[in-house]
Amino acid sequence: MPELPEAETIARGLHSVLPGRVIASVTILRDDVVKGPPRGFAAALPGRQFRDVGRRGKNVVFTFEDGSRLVINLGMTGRILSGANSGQARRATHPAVHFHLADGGCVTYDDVRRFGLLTLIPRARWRDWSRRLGPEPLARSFTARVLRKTLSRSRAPVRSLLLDQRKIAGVGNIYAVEALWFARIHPATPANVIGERATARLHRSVRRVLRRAIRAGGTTLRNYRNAEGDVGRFGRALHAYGRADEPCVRCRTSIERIVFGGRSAFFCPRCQAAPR
DNA sequence: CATACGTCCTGCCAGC
DNA sequence: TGCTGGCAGGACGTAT
Repeated sequence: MPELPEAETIARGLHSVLPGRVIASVTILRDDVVKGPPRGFAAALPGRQFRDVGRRGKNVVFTFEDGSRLVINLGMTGRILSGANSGQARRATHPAVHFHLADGGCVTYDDVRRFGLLTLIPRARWRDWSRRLGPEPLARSFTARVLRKTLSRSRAPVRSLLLDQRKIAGVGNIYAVEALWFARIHPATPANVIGERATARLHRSVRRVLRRAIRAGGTTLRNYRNAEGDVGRFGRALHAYGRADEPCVRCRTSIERIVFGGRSAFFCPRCQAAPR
């Protein structure tokens, strides 16, 4: 997805227009993005009033007046396009679900690859759902000590660990790679050999990268758009991700690309020494 | 329990 | 010009 900064940007945009408004009807154009029987999904929503739009990890979370929730995981190419005030979301290229509002607006879930998933969570099941995810990296309670404890329990490559949503919620490949570049840690380093000082650097780097990306409205590589249909501006600020064969801005050494865990990692072979 | 890998799906781009 | 292979922000299920 769209990682934490992109979900945050989308949620903020929708939070400014949706609370107080009511769903009139739901049209499902693509059954496979909905969790459970599509008919039940579409039938459950009409009449519910939005109370809040927020985020948990990479998920955009809509909370209704009765405490039930609609959770949207955007997969690789999901977008939530707001036509809440214009009546229709114009930029949808692959609409999958329309949420028609009682006052005439419409919010569209759009997804080229359809890896995204829309799930309804009853009020009573929210705690359990949320508990499956790790801590929020931007929360005050996510300290360097918390990160150190997580790292110490795993021999997996640190990049893989950062991507594990049960360990830390919201970090994806772009920001994991960027944070490791800032912290000068090789992506394949076994998590439990990272020392206290390096852990402190990584902790600071993860939070800094996520905050800066939120400030820039996220990163658009291809598909990502915020709720208003705009691209994110953080792409220009990437130092390692997607920059194979370009000079590291710290030391001019060529950035390298390696693949493990089925995904690309980018790093500076000089600044980020290989583990041994 | 932890870790590794294949799979879902479509579109784009480089190279031949 | 057209085809093929590789690659893409994620996460789930299964095997080991």
